Amino acid sequence: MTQEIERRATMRDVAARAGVSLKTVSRVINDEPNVTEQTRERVRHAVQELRYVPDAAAANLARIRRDTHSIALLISSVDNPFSALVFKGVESVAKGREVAVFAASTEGDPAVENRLIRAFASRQVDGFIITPTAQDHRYMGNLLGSPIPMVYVDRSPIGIAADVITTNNRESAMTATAHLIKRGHRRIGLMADDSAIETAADRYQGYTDALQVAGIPVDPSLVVMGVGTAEDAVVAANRLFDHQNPPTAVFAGRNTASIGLLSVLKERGLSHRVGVVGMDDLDLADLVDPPLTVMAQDPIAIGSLAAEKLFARLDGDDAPPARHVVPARLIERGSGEIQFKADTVV
Amino acid sequence: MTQEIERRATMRDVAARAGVSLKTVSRVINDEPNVTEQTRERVRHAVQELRYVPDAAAANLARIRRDTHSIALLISSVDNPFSALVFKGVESVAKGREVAVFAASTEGDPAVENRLIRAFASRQVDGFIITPTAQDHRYMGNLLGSPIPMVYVDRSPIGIAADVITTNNRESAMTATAHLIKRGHRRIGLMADDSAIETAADRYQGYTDALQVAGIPVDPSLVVMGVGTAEDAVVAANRLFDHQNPPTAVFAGRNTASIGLLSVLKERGLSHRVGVVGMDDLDLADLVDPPLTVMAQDPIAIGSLAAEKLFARLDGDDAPPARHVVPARLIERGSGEIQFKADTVV
DNA sequence: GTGAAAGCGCTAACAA
DNA sequence: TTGTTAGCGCTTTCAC
Repeated sequence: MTQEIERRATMRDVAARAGVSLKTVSRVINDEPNVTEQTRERVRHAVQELRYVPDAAAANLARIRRDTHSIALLISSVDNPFSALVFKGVESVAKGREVAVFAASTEGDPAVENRLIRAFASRQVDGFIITPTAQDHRYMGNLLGSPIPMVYVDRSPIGIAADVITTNNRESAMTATAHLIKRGHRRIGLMADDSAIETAADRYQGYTDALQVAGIPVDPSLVVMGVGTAEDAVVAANRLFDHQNPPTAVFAGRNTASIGLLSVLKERGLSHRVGVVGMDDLDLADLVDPPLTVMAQDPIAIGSLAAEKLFARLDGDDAPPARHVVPARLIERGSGEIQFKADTVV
Repeated sequence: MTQEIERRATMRDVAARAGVSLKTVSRVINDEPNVTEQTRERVRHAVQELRYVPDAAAANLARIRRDTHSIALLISSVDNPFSALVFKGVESVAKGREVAVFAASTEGDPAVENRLIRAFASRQVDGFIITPTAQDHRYMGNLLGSPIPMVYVDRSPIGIAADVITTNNRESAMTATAHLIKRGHRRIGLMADDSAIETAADRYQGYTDALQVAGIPVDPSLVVMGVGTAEDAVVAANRLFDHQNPPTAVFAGRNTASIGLLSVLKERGLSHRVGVVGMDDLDLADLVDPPLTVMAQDPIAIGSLAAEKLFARLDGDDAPPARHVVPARLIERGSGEIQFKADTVV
């Protein structure tokens, strides 16, 4: 008496059930020609009965041209709206090609990034879209012996040439800062991420560019770098406004920076007196008081461009690595149009 | 003259390079005993040189106990903050077990849900965490011949018994509505998702429960269902306030509903006159004017509980399917505490 | 402590 | 039109 062990049906089971050979089932599953409609139907029936689901891994192992129809997406954190929209952009392009997107968060930690890349490589993804952490990426070049296509997003990898999709960070920061200068502000604060992160460094550059053009010296005491979370931003903003000669306007160089900054301004009753431009749009930006002026990146476009570039590479595109810039645009809503008044000093 | 074709190194290559057998390499890779430290070192060296990365799929195919250390997460949309935080909760638990989480969006479409489930099953994920779309899920019971562990999140599947992690939707809606009633409101609007979706139906129930307790008849003209996106919510809110006898307060039964509602109220200058409680917290909720009172779910807890339950199942837990409720809590910020005044009528 | 042989579920090349 | 054989990269069993 054979104990029937409960297990998923295999192609062999289907073949037995349908009374045909393994290969015939394979042909039906893969929509290959040279099977009569009649046997095809018999096979399909057996598939139904046994609830057979093909094993993609085994199929891929046997296939000569290996591609798993899956790509990996490494973002900094799933709960960052910017990353979420990049994901959405990638997903929309991938769906059209029936490619699965496997996303995971690095939390900005190079060690996590490393672990994830190996894990995904081991699962034979066809390519990577990566928001790189602040580390040297030279090791990526021949991480796997044979090169695997990678497109970088948001930031450039350090030390290697690769396709990159980013925003015009420096120009955006310059535009934002100049926008505040135009309203008469001369003491303009900056809150941005760690300067080891390219985007933050670029935004710092753009900020100083704008000041320089206007002939305003950079006051280091008005600049707070290393602002990652909204909590960091609260600390940073409090520091700026505890200053004996505080800023009359601030450029918040991250979505989280905007959030922290706005809450501090509100707490201090400064919301309508301090000019604010934030980097990155936010869901409720036009509903806060005053509505938040932002330099809005286009994360969906960034994600979909990255996916398109990656698929092009997978299709054989061997042009030299290129940098694609998706410009941000200024959305004036109010907070950035607050005029400087001499009595703004707190 | 053999043309060296560029390909990823295999375990065989490593074995040859190290001058040992296949099996010895396997032992080293998998940290199995019975290898001298010396040969172990030789193997590790070869791994380095060849940049060998094991093929997880092949390993898994050969292994007797099949588990891929990966789970699938189906959410409605990656760019919904609620879903993003569920993802975060799942990821945090999975990371501790070194399990990869593969997330994808169903966009609320049953056909997409089907396709994704088959795709992931074909990739041999160990289990599923699913935000079910509004369809009959009986087919899931034996979708794969052998059952694969599934935990449902946010909503119950239709027609099958399974583990579910949800919020106390009905009670939450009741609490929210009662909160508004306490402020004197008797004409209270409701905006919620399609009533085919369990959460929306439950919230509708809770809303009517609260009215009934207060002896207020339900006015169908104050209820708009089918509000999915923020755009839907704008239309819905306009409809409510074009009403000849409009509501003096509204319960927005979704994060997107809150967003659309707030923008309409602002546009109409009603922000400080109409009481609002929203379901789901939002990043800037305390910075809008007035700050938004919400029934805040705990999506991170929902996600991590779902992951824990799934892993328990994978570890052999065979208790009957259970429903776990993560209560939402009321956060009073202002918009929900606006008192009814007789002259509120628009 | 180490290795040879078989086989996981499937596709590829070729034979019938 | 259909089937047979070999083998993908790995683990398992069992022999040495």
